[in-house]
Amino acid sequence: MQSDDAKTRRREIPEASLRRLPIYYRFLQKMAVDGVVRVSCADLARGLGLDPTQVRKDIEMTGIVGKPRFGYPLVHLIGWLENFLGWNRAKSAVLAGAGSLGSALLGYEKFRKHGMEIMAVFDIDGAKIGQRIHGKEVQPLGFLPDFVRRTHTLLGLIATPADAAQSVADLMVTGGIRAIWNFAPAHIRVPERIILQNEDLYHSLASLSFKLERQLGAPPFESEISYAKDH
Amino acid sequence: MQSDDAKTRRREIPEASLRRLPIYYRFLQKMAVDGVVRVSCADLARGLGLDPTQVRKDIEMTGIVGKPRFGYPLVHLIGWLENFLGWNRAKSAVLAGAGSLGSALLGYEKFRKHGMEIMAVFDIDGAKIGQRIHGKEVQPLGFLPDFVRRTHTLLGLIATPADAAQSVADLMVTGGIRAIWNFAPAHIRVPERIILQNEDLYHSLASLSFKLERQLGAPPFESEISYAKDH
DNA sequence: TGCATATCGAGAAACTTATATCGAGATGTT
DNA sequence: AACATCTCGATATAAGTTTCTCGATATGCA
Repeated sequence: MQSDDAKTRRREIPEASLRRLPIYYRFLQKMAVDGVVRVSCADLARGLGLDPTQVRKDIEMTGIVGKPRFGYPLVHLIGWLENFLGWNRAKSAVLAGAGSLGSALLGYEKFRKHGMEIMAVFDIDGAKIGQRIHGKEVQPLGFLPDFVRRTHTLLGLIATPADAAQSVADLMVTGGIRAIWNFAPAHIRVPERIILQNEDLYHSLASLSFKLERQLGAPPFESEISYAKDH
Repeated sequence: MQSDDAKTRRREIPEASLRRLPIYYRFLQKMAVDGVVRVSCADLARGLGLDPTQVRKDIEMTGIVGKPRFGYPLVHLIGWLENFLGWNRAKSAVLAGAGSLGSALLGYEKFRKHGMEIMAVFDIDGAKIGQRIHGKEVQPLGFLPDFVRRTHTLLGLIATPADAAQSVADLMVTGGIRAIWNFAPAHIRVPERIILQNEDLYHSLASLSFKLERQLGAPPFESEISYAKDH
């Protein structure tokens, strides 16, 4: 809002670009393992089958400056992206819901490498409370707000059944959480200031299902087999 | 004319609208349980905390026609959405990867109510093959293409580790799959004709992490990351 | 050294999606 | 029966995103 230079450009990056950065990030890491030391946007585009202009735009959005005819030093670009996304700074999180999805999330070791650490798990089911899942003891859901408050936890993950999601979100907000990552198939409402990210499978399923039916209904596709944006 | 209009409009619905339809759908079902018999776009918007204009636009996109001053008959609208999304027509699916995520997906009873039925599970791990998960016996991954071919399976779910995702996708394509729902944190490439839906947690995590850090305030460091360039 | 070329960076154009506005028609009320 | 009002549907405007184009510059090579 204040100015337009590189410092604040970070704040104006399109959501779509933001979501593509991990794709580049992973590809860069793979290249690093292969011993590559420099990379151009065109290299990325070729390797990933994406549009070169889009790749350049996305990278440019992060504020890093490359050199014409050279590209970017690979390791430096990786570090830049990590820093840009905040993946090199730990953020604590709590998880609500110790069912199969919650357990799977708890087991994701890699989250820690991406700046997120799940500090505690909560559930309302008496049978689950006290159990240990991936080394974390399941605590009563009622303890959540106080835990969040005491430890200044920033992020809350919701992996409960749909009908519990709103009340769990409310608990998190009560405790002073800053962002919610909602895996429950439910539309939840939170105060404006809370960052909310929905991971609703049924949103995707709707899109997928519709497209699939449309394709099936349409004339049974031209038999040319061409790879997307790959030429 | 009406139906022709509606049919063509079906093909032009924005992705964003498509992904919001399940939100309306669920809210409508809740209303139906409460005995409501008619609903207006404004009702939906109010109940969900969304913009009324957007709701109307989305509903309109599906081609249903409402009545001024009345809205839509609730049950009829629910049925219309189900039909529009194809949730009332069963589509068979296969799952690759019987780890924690794969198991969780297998356990989602509700998928069937949304038109998707997972018919078989495949894994490459000898220890898992033969085990039963949620009533399905895990089969060797190599059997996948033939299974897909024999049963004309439309949809493939990938819940493998990242490094296996591309080869599994290739297997599915070989078998003649029409759409892939990819849960592995990997960028996979498929022929143009294949519908691909990525459910990459790290895309979301990037967005969430960035927003969280931005909200927390001061960019940790700005200009000192300008790589000292040797000549 | 000087030229050809790959690559970045920025701005413009095209396209998509979201928001605002307005007219028409159905309903409920007086 | 007439009127006020609510709600849809369509059009217009704005905002956001992607794609295209072009100039500038560093590098590699002759």
